[in-house]
Amino acid sequence: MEILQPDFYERPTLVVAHDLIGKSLVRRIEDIRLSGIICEAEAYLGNNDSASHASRKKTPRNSVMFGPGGVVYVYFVYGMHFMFNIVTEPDGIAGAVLIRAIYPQENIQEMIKRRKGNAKNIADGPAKLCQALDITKKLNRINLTEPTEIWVEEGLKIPDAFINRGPRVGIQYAAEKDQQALYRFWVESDNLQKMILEGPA
DNA sequence: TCGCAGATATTCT
DNA sequence: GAATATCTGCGAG
Repeated sequence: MEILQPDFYERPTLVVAHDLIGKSLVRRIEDIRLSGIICEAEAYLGNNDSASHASRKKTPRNSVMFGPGGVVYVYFVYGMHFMFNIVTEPDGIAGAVLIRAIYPQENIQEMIKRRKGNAKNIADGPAKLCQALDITKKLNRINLTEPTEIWVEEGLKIPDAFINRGPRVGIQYAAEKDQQALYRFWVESDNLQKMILEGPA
């Protein structure tokens, strides 16, 4: 499998968010491979995006969003949850894609173990995904383009018709002011399963 | 199905 | 020193 390189990430955030759908997120722990298909992602821009950490100003926490693409940005919220983001755009331009959900593929048992034995909905939320793959702040700022601890591989080819796009408002989370911001991409699990059965296109 | 508690890093005053 | 945050789990209805 081919690991996605910096030229994939150093493009407009919305394009990267769209293209990440169907890719395979791989986490290596010891010598075990945990992987899953990315089925939901959300773009966070630097400007005009009130929901983005980078919309206000550069701080020690969000500075990684201003760096080169293909880097991991992990942060901690609500006193108990980690969020996994991938930095996009070339060095100097802020942008990141929040990975919200994956569809587990390899070593699912290991993920369930890390989710305290909860075998249902293993990684269908941003914080659950981090738990299942043991993503913590120690992965913050590491390079996603080399096969060290975590990376992204070419996965399934998802037809555009199966990729949904919508506003972040009213779908699942808190009210959003930028109503035209269609920054959220996802694929229905039914369609995803169909793609998995058919194999790479 | 819905509403709220939970517990801390980071930022703001 | 105080408020807020890219959410999840659980308990009530």
